[in-house]
Amino acid sequence: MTERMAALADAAIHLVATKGMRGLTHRAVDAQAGVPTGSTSAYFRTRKALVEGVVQRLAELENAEVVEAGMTTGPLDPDRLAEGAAHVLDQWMTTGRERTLARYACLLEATHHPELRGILAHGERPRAQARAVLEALGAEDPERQSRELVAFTDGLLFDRLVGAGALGAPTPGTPESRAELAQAVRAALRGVLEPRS
Amino acid sequence: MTERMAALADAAIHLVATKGMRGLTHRAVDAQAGVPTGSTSAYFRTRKALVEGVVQRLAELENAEVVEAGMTTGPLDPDRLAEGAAHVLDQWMTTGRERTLARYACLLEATHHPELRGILAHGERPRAQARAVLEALGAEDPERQSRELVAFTDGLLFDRLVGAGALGAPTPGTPESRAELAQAVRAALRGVLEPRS
DNA sequence: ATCGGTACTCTACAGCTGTAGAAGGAGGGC
DNA sequence: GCCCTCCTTCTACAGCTGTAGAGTACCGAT
Repeated sequence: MTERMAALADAAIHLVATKGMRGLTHRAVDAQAGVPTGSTSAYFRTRKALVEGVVQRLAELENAEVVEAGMTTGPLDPDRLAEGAAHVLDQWMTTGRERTLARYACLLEATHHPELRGILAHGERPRAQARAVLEALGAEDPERQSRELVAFTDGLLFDRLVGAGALGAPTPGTPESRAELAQAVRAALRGVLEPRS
Repeated sequence: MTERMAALADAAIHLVATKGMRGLTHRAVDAQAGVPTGSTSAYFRTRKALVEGVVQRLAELENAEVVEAGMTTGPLDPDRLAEGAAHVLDQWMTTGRERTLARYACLLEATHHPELRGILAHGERPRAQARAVLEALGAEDPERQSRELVAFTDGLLFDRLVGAGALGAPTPGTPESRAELAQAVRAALRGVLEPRS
């Protein structure tokens, strides 16, 4: 993806996050990116191409992102892992809020546009990471347990993104928020780790 | 909400679920509902009104829904509760798939349209139900734990809706799917119930 | 300097969308 | 009978959207 296209795609992501899929139009992207009218239409000839551009750019950004989540150094401590995961989640709902919102919008879109699914590879990387951790911790069915864990934390993320401040949840970004998040992640981790009944 | 409006709103929900928010236009609703062009525009004069109609209808439908989740009869057994919850979730992703998808779309929409938030009251009822259950089970902080539990199960739901069949998950509606779902819900329940470290 | 190509910009246009108001028609009260 | 009201349908219209193609400026090769 050329630099120009990436810039346009970034503008598009911002639009999707702030105005929804409905706000994603060629001309709106032009305006957002501060380029002459018609540019987006030239680089992404159809709307489908534009949406795919957004999805692809999201994937690119996700791959560029460094996520260590505290699993690299020292012994495997569930509490430290939860702490690390909470940190990542917190980032995704503050600094990376727009990207995260755009991602959810695209996921919903992929529901009725199967061709997006391949590009997006929903949760592929977090899941792999979670699986590695669970394996290391001696989980009996890492495949399934990692899927559960990612689903849980994704739910946490979504809940706080769309219901932000709705019911006494601390505002994201604050240490209290992170602490509560870490506690929730610990709960999720404990839940999936425990021996099955 | 009059019967006519409800019919239009139902058609609108179907459109949102199958085509996304972008497919929600006055004329498309007319066509979907099989009424003369212009009807939707007469009942929901602006697009904002139309979206609010959808959200309101979703709330109406949710309130009309009977959810017992196995918490009414017999002693409180976490396993039976998980079973009941899994059953409800399974329904939401099969019979009620469109409503669930529309709900997620509206939640995302509410992110940049605060006035929708009040009508939608995201997860209010499930959370109240979860809180009651957790209280009965002697949880130490039902308020927070219920929020976690609902977030977890919502994550489960979302994951299976958007990634359906992606990674070896059984197709929704089958007994295997329900069983796996129940297992995941049990994990969530255990996670939030356990005494905090 | 000329040429060919590539990257970018401009413009046209058909179709769709949101919105408002006029037209029609059924039913109920006098 | 007539009229008034409400519900429903029809139509107009300005602005936006997707898409295509023509135009233009830059740049390296010859």
